[in-house]
Amino acid sequence: MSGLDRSFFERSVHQVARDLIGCELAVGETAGVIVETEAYDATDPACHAYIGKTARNEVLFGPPGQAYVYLSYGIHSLLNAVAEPEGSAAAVLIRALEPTEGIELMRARRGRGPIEDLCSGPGKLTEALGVGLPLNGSDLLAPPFEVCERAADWNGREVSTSPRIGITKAAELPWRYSAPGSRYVSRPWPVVPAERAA
DNA sequence: GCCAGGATCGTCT
DNA sequence: GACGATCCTGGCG
Repeated sequence: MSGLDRSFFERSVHQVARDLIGCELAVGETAGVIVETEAYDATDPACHAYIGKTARNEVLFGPPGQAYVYLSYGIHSLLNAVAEPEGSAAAVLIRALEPTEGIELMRARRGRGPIEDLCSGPGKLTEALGVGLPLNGSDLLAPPFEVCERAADWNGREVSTSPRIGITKAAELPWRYSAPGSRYVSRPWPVVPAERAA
């Protein structure tokens, strides 16, 4: 498994959101495989950049591959990966991970509970990984972060799309991406009409 | 198992 | 002064 490079994040935010599924995200001693993401771009009323550049969202307008971290509901830090070329404000919200390393440390930070719940939500995984506001604007391609490319056994697996979660604006846009069958997503994806039984 | 309500604070109007 | 890209708990069945 090797690390992603800057060009990975320089593409369309939707492509990046889809391709991040199956990649491993490490922060310090902890790591997990990304199983759920959401895409936000500047044409999207739900995106923080929609209203224009402000002190809070300026990282979104910067170069790709950086972490955009902000506080939600005054309690939770949410982690995004900035995508698209500098000047184009877009980001991928990391919504859920399948824990792979540092699980004991995650438990210590998050308390007891089944492993499926350690990182099954955007606020949960930042707590488990130790990501907070001080990391806003830092580089995802440099310590303490590391993002590795999708493992070989993920290639060929489908990525499902569904409506986004927890927002009131443009919630109908199907810009949530998740790994079908994963027990680690924040919520089950909507049942789709039986297309093909694999 | 499901649902309603509360916690808590930076950012913008 | 209002509002979240959320999570947890408690009450009820």
